[in-house]
Amino acid sequence: MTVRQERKDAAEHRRKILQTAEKLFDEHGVNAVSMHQIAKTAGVGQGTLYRRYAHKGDLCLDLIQDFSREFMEQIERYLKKNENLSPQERLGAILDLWIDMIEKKAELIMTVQAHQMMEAEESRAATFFQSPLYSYVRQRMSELLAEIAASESGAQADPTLTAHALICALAPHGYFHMKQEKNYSTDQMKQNFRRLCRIPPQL
Amino acid sequence: MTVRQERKDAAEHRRKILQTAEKLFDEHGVNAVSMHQIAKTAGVGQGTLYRRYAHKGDLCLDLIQDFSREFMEQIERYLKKNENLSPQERLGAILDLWIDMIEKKAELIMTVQAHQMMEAEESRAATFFQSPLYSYVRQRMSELLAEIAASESGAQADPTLTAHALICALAPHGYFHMKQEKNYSTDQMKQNFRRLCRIPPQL
DNA sequence: AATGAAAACGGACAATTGTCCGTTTATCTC
DNA sequence: GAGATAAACGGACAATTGTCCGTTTTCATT
Repeated sequence: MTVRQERKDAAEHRRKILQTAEKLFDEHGVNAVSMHQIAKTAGVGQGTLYRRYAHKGDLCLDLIQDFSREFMEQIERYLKKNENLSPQERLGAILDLWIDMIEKKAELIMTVQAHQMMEAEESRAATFFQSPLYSYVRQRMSELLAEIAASESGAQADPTLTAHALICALAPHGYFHMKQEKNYSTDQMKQNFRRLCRIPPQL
Repeated sequence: MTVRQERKDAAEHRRKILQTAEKLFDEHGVNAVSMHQIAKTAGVGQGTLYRRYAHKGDLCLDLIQDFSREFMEQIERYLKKNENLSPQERLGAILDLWIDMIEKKAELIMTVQAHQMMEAEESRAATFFQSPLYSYVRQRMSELLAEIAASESGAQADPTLTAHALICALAPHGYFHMKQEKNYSTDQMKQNFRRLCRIPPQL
């Protein structure tokens, strides 16, 4: 027996929901927009919206997907093009790109993370730590960290854990807290995180 | 004109609320308990509860206070007692204590942080980054990091930012994610974070 | 084209969060 | 200790979140 195909209207609804959400978030800010409002504006029922997205965080995660794919390609291109640079230099470049990304998508990412924490264990909803974006960047960072470690002596920290820690430290909430408290520019934040990883100052 | 004193019953209510919340959280888990339920069980009105605590995160933050004070004293004692140890060693000890604390109070802290992210800018509610617990530990960590940096050469990262990054990386959600994914024991996590800070293995 | 069943729909409903305002009560003044 | 007053109360109410289920729609089968 063949598997029943996805209904044509489903894809259409999905597109409509994402498009509507993006527009409303843009106009009023993510926090000020309710799920009800999104459903109504998109012209779908409450149930339809919630069946697809367990909550706003879920929706936000999906909204980052496109951008996220682009971002990963950007990194991929950079790494391919600069294979000859030192791993330190390449890691620094990834950090810079990641920081730019965080600044651009802060609101969406914070919403994703906030909901992620609420649910704790339960839930079928996707989480940031399971997103391709997180997996990919952690993977790339840890490869570079491993490469750096190989050229040094002494007991090394688990590169995966180190990469994870970096990503956590760069989560929007903590990132902006420090940026504001110290009144750092974006560039100063980048320099600071480079130093944190013992990367020599940018050329 | 003298400032009007706080009403006696207010303190009583506050105590009752905290006590009730703690009990309910213990019995059913933080997420499963509603603010309404807390108010009702404590025998106070919804308004009374919300006037004191803007949301559950706020309440949770207050619930950590006692524990938090104790924790800070513990660190204070340790540092006083071990002034002669290397800064690396002392930093490692603080990390260990912090990790124990995170494991013990994970649910409350995650609730605090989740709400903190939801509100973003607005809000009068206290946040984790303004809590004495955070300030104190960041301060102590950054002092030790500065001491370590002084004995080394090369461009150093801002110790405050480094301490902040460590605390962020040790936030419950990220901490447990890594712990579970890698199937690390608490002790292995401690060792890993020591290595992350280039602290020689524990004696 | 008619039929049947799985998939999707949507809006009513339940639960939870958060606010508001008329009422109560402790404290101050005399 | 009587009255004034500002703080505190509490429960009704509004808004938001999240669920449920009877109905509709699409697709495969015939």
